Amino acid sequence: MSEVFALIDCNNFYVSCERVFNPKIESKPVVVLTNNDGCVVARSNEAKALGIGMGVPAFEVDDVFKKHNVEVFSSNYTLYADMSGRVMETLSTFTPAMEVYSIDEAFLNLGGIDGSLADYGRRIRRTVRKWTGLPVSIGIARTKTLAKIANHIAKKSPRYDGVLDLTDALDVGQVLATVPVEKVWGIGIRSTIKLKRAGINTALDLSRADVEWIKNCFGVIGVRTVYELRGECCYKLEDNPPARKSIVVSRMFGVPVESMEQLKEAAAGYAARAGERLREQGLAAGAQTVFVTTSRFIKNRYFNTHTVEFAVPTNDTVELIRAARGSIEKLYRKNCRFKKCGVVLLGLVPENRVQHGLFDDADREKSIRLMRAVDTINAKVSTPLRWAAEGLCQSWQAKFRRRTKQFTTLFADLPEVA
DNA sequence: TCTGGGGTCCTAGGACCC
DNA sequence: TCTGGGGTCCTAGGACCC
Repeated sequence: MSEVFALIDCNNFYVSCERVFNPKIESKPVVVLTNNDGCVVARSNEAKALGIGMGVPAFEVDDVFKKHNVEVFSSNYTLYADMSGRVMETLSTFTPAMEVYSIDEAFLNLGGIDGSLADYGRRIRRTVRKWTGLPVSIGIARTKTLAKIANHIAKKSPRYDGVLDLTDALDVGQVLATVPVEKVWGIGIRSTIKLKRAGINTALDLSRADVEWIKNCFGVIGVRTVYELRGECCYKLEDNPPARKSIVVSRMFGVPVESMEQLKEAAAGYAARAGERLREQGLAAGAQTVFVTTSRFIKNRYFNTHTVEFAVPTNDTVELIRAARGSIEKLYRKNCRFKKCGVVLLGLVPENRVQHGLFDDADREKSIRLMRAVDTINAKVSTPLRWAAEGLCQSWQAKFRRRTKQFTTLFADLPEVA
């Protein structure tokens, strides 16, 4: 029996989260901005209709915001992550086999479902709406790539009412002919240019392309995409997500940073966040890379990285911060206006399988107790403990001028009904 | 003047080994 | 003047995803 995938995708996810707690903006144009209020990262349908593009810098569309009274929000990741958890929990009641693909998307295996798959999809859609307040679209097909396409069409064409099942479509080719090749999952900007140059303009064209030629130009990933469009499954459901291979914490600065001490504070803060994530996931890092950069948009950009390998894989924040500060000393340059830095943890291994070093003189037991104490306290308080190396004033912090409250994760921010 | 953050996989090429 | 061949491992960079 062949597979059946459903792709459930929240519509305009960040915008929809804001609307759940602010019904007044229901039919207005709404956008959510990235960190530092830099770029547009989510748009309501009304905002899309105004021609506001995905990823455009906010300052470029400022007059559109003003002219059309667009509701503009800073990112509120705490809220979005919590709402995402609610959606995923709801979806998990509909199938035992589910893959959380991103903050707002999940693949479900609907292999064993009797009766109409479209009806089942509509039930999922109604339930998510009722339990979380969020609208979703659902695409159903025999491969993930086709489910993505079905989802895309379900979202765009009102006549499907948010659910499209391609498994019983009489002519999938007819559907694929309506889909521009750049909308296919796995086809990005570079591939689109090459494909169009070769006369391949639609998903249907791509599904009929010569596999040898595809292999030469786009490698095995391209070949898999072609087979998936033909209905041959190349990507299984990953319901047991493989262990993480890296952890990155990086941020743009709210204002350019020029002093070494401030750069060290920022790097220390990111190392501390990265350490928290390591311990959350029960991992330890074999190496830490720090990178710094000036603006991408100036000539003579300075970008550089420095890596420290740990003798013994660690998830001790003290050790990560010490290494990060050392890296900044190597990377710092006078008269540079740094716009961003970041910490990357690599060589991740489960913390309970760390190979200890023969000449390791660190008191591992003590550091584990300290980290556990800090994590336990921070799980309970609304103002977490911070490391002195992170600095007190942090004037370089990114700006979130229009952020909403933590409606679902802080008692103090609970919405009030008048 | 303002331009995000966090991931994955694949490939080519170099280092190194026998 | 002649100067192998094949394998593995690692890394950097490209491309893509949300």
